[in-house]
Amino acid sequence: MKEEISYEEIKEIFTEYLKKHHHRKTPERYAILQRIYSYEGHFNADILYNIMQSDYRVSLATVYNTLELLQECRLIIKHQLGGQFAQYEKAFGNTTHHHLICSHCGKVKEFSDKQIRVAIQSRQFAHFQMSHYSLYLFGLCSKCKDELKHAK
Amino acid sequence: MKEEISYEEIKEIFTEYLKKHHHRKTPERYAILQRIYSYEGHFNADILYNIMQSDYRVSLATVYNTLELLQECRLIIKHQLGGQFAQYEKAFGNTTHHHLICSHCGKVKEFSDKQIRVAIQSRQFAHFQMSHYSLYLFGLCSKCKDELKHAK
DNA sequence: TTTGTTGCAAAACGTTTGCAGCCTC
DNA sequence: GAGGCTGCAAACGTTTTGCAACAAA
Repeated sequence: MKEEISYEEIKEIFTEYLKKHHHRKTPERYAILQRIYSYEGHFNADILYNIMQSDYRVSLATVYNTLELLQECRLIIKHQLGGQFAQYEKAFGNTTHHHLICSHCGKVKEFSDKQIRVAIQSRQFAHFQMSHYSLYLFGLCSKCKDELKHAK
Repeated sequence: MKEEISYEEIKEIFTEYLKKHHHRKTPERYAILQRIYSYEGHFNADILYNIMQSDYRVSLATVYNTLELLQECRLIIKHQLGGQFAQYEKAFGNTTHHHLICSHCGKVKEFSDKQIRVAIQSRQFAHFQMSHYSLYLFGLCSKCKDELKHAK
């Protein structure tokens, strides 16, 4: 169900953003974007840094710097789910989805719900211009629920 | 529209929780709960610690410890909105509400929406037992929108 | 040539932890 | 009396920052 978007298109969006904001188009920035583009699922700065290490030399500071830029141009979404590292995920070619977070083991799953999506997206505000949103549902996954039940 | 809940009732809930989990009912814990109860709006560990300093001596470590307990028994909700400090808010006597966050100035506002609330709360999952949820809408508040417009 | 960006390392910062003494239970 | 809890300070771990060298514009 996800639209196929090529790396070239993503790169174009990033280039436009950099140009508009008078930032430089450095090879490091594109290298990082490319690794994110080909990574599946949530990641954090450290995971990304380690992936890079194997075939492209960048500093952690540059990774953070680039994540910041990508977030500003809405190519990635940042989640702060309480773990130590901030989590990121691609924001292109993904269908809108929401997050189930187990309060016990911390595992994150995704789900989609048209009714919820429509309810949120159709909401208008007089003094607020929405750009995107995050919905987190907290609770117990079935595994932890069983564990806690047996522990009693 | 918010139901009036007295401190005595809150205290009772906390006491039950502590008893059930074999935690001790220390004066520090109740002192912290009481300050949270009488504080309006979002707060963080540091704000709370400073409020305490004026009339009750507790360490920051105890503040964090107690916030953790209060979160476990669902008397407060923790938000990690990307600022440096984690934010908390009371979870009792509050109508369910959602958050508008300005991506530019970081200001947080609350709003309620029945349609959204119902859509989320009526959702059932086969392998997940929901306990609570957080919805964050990101965008620009009217003030920042104007500022950015004029800056062009 | 100008100046934004990089890598490196050190610093910053909120939060957690270790420990001795205290106080619920 | 036993052991969970407190205060204190030091440690932790992620993120940010300062700075000199570099390279995009």
